[in-house]
Amino acid sequence: MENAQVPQTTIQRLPAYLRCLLQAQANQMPLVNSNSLAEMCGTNAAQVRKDFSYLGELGTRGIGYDVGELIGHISRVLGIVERRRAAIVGFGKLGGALLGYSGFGERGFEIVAVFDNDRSKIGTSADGLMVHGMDDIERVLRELDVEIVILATPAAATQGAADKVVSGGVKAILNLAPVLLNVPEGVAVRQVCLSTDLQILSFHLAQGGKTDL
Amino acid sequence: MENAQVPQTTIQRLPAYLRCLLQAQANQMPLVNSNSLAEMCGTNAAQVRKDFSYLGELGTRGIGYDVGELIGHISRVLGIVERRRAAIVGFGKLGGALLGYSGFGERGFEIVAVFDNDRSKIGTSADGLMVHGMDDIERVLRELDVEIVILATPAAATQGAADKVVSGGVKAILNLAPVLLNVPEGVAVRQVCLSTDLQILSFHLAQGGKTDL
DNA sequence: GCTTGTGAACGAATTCACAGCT
DNA sequence: AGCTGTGAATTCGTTCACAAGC
Repeated sequence: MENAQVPQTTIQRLPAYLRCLLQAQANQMPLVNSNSLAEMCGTNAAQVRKDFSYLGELGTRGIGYDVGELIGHISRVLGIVERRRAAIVGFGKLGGALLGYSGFGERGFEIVAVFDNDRSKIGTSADGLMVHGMDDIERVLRELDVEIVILATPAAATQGAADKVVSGGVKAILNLAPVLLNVPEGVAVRQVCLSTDLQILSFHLAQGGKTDL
Repeated sequence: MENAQVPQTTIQRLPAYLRCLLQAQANQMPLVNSNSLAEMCGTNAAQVRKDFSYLGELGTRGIGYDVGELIGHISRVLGIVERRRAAIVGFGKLGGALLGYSGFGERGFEIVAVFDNDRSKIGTSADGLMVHGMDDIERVLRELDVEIVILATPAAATQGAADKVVSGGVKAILNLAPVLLNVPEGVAVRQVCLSTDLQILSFHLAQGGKTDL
């Protein structure tokens, strides 16, 4: 049960399990079994059981899984029992849209700062947060104890922003710009690129739907 | 070279290759080899060669790959030689931000319509497009020959919107709402959920960076 | 010489099938 | 009886290492 050996793919499914379990809880279901959970998440029962087995023995044979317990356990594994502090860098349309999005708050994250280098935006406030400039970003990130940064900057500015964010002590970056980031060992980056996803969808159209996604 | 057997993982890397190749082209590089391309994309040379081998014999031994040819070939495989017609459903902050994003146009997609069911938005125009209501969405999707839809709707409205989109003949959906979509066989869905990515990053923080992402 | 293309070896993830517990 | 947990089998993907060709 050394969780250094939880497979990557399992980790990537944990958020979906969590979402389904919260939904089950909202529906007053005290228990789920691997079958029903699999159906809710779009997987299969064997996958569910195998995934959970990497985290420990979480269920009861003959019965199933206790929804509340399982939520607690997964939240602990994901490290979101206490809210994680996040910041948005790049307060353009996209950054602004993300700041207004309530989903982060419901899923374990609190946006505690926003940064941009546009003089006309710095100092203005949005959703209760003041927009900071990029000059003192390292200091502000440290002062506010920011753990995760969402980069919503223009492509050309992104690597530079990432460098500052890293030197501000941040160890996890969600990059929304279509650029490969160069970061030191020990900093985790996840890349989200909608154009990439559209291109993958286009491939499936080109195949006439003959392949699964 | 039956491309029904191009591995999923290879397909998912093609957009990144394409991006790097376009960059190489912009830098006046007529040729690349598997090493340099791997470096640009953050993979390794063996992976690059294997991936391309699924698409045919695209390179020249002793020389490398012709950048222009390779761009053409990958674009063809991805089905983006001619622009694909896309629409955005849900014209909230996120939908609005996406409409204003120029990256889609540069990567093979044209946003040809926007939909929302908010009375106060319908009929207004944004970025040269009029916002349509949801009532006649099937008809409009067909008239404009929309191939791909981006769902940027509130969670609760998403499945309903997806159903209409599907009955409008659309076979590819990019879903930005945190809900598992139920769609008929033959419709491709890709799910993007930033909260999910943040949770995965949180896991890595919880592990103290001991795991790769 | 250099670089691709690819079978073969390896490793990772999914699925199977059943033993073990309630 | 019902459902989990897990080794074993299978499938899928990556990496290796070298032969083929420029």
